[in-house]
Amino acid sequence: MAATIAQRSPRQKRLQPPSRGELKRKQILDAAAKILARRGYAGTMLSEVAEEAGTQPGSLYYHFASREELIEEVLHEGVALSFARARGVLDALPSDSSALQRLEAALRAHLKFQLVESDYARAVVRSMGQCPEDMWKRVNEKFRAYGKFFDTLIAAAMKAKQLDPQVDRSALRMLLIGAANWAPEWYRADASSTVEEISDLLVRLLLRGVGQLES
Amino acid sequence: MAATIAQRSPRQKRLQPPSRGELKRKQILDAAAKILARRGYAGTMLSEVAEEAGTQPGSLYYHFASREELIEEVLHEGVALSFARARGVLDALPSDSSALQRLEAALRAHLKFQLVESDYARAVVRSMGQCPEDMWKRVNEKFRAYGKFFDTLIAAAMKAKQLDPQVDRSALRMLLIGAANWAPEWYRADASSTVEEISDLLVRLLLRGVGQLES
DNA sequence: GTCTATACTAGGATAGAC
DNA sequence: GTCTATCCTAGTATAGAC
Repeated sequence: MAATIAQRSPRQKRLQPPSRGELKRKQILDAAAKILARRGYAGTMLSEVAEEAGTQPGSLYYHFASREELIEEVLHEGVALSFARARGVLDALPSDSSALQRLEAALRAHLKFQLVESDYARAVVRSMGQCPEDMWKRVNEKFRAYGKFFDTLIAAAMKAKQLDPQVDRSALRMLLIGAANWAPEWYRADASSTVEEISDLLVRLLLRGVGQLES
Repeated sequence: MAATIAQRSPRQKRLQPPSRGELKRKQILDAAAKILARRGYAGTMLSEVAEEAGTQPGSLYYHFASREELIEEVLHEGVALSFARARGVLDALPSDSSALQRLEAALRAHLKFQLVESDYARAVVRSMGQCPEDMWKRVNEKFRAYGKFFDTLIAAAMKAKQLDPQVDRSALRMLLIGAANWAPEWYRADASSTVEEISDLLVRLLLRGVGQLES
C-alpha cells in the first residue's frame, strides 16, 4: 500500500523525501479530496479531479489503480487527519484540564476542521452515506474509533458530574457532531458569524442552552 | 405544471380524482424520492427509480420530460411537504401557546419528518449541496421561506424573553436544523433511542443544555 | 511519469410497436 | 400508457508514444 521509502540523498533533511512522483500523487489526492468535499461520492468525476490536479484523466492511473482506490485513500486519510487533529488539540491542553474542557476542545477542533481546515474531513462526511458498502465498511473501522473517542470524552465529563449522566451519550454525540458536520452546508466564510462564534454557540448549546427564565 | 383536473364521475368522492395515469405518476415520484433520499442527486439512477416504481426506465419519459424535471419536482414537493407539516403542527397547538412552545413544536416536527416520515424531505436535504445550481436556485426560493419561518419563531421566542436575544439567530437556527438534518445519517429505527427521545434531547440542548454545576 | 488516443460501459433519452 | 429496442453521450479505464 505505502510506497517504499528510498533514502534519496544526504541533502534531503526529511525522513521521507517526497520524490517528484510522490508529490504528484499527493496533489492528486488533494484534488480528489477537494472535489469529493464539493460533489460527494457519486458526483466526483476523474476528469474534474485531473483538471484540479493539473494533469490528464489517464495520468491518474499511473498513481492509482482505479477511481475507487483513489477515493478510498482520500477517505482513510480524512478520518486519520480528523482523529490526529483532535488528539493533537487535547495533547496541547494543560494537563490539569477538566474532562469537560477536553470535550469542549475536541468538539471545537472537529467543527473547525470540518468547516475551514480540511477538504479530506469534508470529503469523508460528504461521502459517508453514498459510497459503496464494502468501501464504507473498511473506512468505518477507523471512523468508529473516532466516534468512540468522543464517546469516551463525554463519558468522562459525565463521570466528573460536569454533564448530566442521565443523558443518552450516543444521541448526544450524534446531535453535536451532526450539527458540526452540517455546518459546511450553510457556513460562508464571508458571512456574519466567524468559526469561533459558531463553536462558542455549539458549546453553549451543549452546556446550558440559550433558554432564559421568564424575566 | 399541475395537471388539469377533470371531474370524472359523480361516483368519485375526491375533488381531484386521480386517474390511473396520475397514480402512476405519483408512484414514480414516490420512488424517486426514496432513491434520492438514499443515494443523493448524483447517485440517483433512473433504472433504480423505475424498478422501485415497478416500471421500465423508458416509461418514465411518458410522465416526465427528463431526469432533471423528475428530480426537481421531488425537491419542490419535499420543501412544500416539510413546510406544510410544520405549519400544520403549529396550527394544532392551543392558541395560548408561548412563542417558545411554538418553536419547540416546529423543531420536533422537522426532526420527525426528516427522520421517519418523509422520503421527500430527506431527498431535499440529501440533494441540496449537490444538484445543479440553477435547479437549486429555483427550489431554494421556497426553501428559504422555510428557513425564514423558523427564524421568525426564534425571533418571537427571543422577543418573549424565552431565549437569549443576544444569540445570533441565523447560527442558532442552522445548528439546530443541521443537527436534525444529520440525524438520518445515524438514526436506526431499531436502535436504542426513539424519535421522541432524540427530539427531547434536541429541545433540551436548545433550552438548557446538558451541563451540570459541580455537585 | 505524463501525454494522446481510444476502447469499453453505464446510463439518460428517443422511437415505435402494442 | 407501457413496453422493447436502440441511440448517444459521458465517464472510466487501457494502450502505447514520448
